[in-house]
Amino acid sequence: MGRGKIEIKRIENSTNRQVTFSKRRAGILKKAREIGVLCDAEVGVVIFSSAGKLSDYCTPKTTLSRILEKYQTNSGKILWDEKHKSLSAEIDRVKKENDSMQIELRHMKGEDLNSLQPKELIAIEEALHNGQTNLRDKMMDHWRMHKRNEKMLQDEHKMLAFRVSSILSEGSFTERSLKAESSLNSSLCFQHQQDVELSGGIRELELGYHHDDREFAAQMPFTFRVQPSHPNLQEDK
Amino acid sequence: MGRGKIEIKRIENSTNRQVTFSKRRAGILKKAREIGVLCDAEVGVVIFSSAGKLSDYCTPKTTLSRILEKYQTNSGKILWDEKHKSLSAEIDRVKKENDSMQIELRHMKGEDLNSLQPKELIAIEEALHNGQTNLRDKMMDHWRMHKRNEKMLQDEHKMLAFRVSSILSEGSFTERSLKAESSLNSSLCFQHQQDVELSGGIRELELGYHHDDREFAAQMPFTFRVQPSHPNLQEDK
DNA sequence: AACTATTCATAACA
DNA sequence: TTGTTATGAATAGTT
Repeated sequence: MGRGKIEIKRIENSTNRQVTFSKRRAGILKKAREIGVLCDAEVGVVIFSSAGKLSDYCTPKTTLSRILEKYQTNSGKILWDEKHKSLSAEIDRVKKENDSMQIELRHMKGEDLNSLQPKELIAIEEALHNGQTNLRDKMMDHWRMHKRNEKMLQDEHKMLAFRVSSILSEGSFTERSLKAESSLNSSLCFQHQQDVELSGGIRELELGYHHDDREFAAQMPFTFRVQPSHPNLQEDK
Repeated sequence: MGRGKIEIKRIENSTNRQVTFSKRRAGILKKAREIGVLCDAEVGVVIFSSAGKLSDYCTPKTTLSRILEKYQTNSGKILWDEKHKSLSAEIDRVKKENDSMQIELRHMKGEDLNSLQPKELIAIEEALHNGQTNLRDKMMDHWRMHKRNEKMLQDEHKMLAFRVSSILSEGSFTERSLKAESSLNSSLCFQHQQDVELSGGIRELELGYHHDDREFAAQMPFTFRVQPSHPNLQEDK
């Protein structure tokens, strides 16, 4: 494409080489730009002249860094130094760990079980079972603490009721405080309730506990609901 | 430079774009090769098609790594630190994902529950419960298949026993085949067993099943062991 | 840098 | 896809 055909070999005349370099470099960069636009491609070009002068081009929508990163993941060829290698290795390691955890988690949720052998299913079942056992213990702690709180509040109520009635029985009361007395007696004197353990869930709603505990009681979990007639859970007690 | 002039803008026809890409890519790579030889230059080219396919070229006397290193020192633009940053960010991201999965997994196993609120405990309990439900379904599938296999084998035995005794009763038998008959009768004629379903787990050990099934039967999982008296499991049937 | 005479790359077509 | 070809582009040698 010129006044004559040329052989593709090093141009010995230095001036000539320099001129040809400039012209052809412009040609390549233009072509790179064009293929990027026409074909929606990502292109990165780096050229050093024999004199060491740098020229480069990169598709506008990206950066050389990103192209090279993509290059690395796509080709498997490694362009970077040791530090990068170790970082990449770290990523691989963590991702692998991630994957296996994801799988385990899925299995614990009863997903993706099709490929598993009976032996593996049994192992998962045991894990779930252990999880439930531990969870139940923890819930029991909560429940006991809740019960204790309830008991304490109840005792406090009793004590208050006692002190109020003591004060009232000293004689100096008005009609208004008389009403208060009867009201207190009906709501606070429940020493006779021997089914406290069983009806706790209902009564504490009436008492108006602090937020967390009331929520807990309202959403009575499976564990306690099935507890009494659950043979498998009882046997590890 | 073809049958007609074209505007430099994205080629909308995808087939056309692909063809043009291939041709122009070849052109650029050729030009890159040529300028390298003619002008003694160092060239690196990386091209990704819109489909993500990678092409690259690098002057033979060097490597992309070296070109890029030279690029950095020469241009002042930094490719690697940016790379470091993105790698580090990736590691952080994956590790964070990892941590949360780890926590979830621990919770599913009933560990590290101390900091949780009742509401959260209940959520975990439900997850465990769902996991068990799904797992149980899957185990049921296995179990049913196992049962079916057993049934088939049993039927086959019956049929064989019948055919053998038919042959024997035709009269022409030696002392050796007589022995065979009695042996077959004692081990194969169990039509009277009405508790097949219940004693299956034991009997198939005697029959010497193929490996997987026997293993499954020997390690009878919790699920089936507790099934009959497990109120919570029965209620979603 | 410009300017051609050529060769080359490639858009459209098969 | 692959090949062919008419045409516009790139560029070697020249000014």
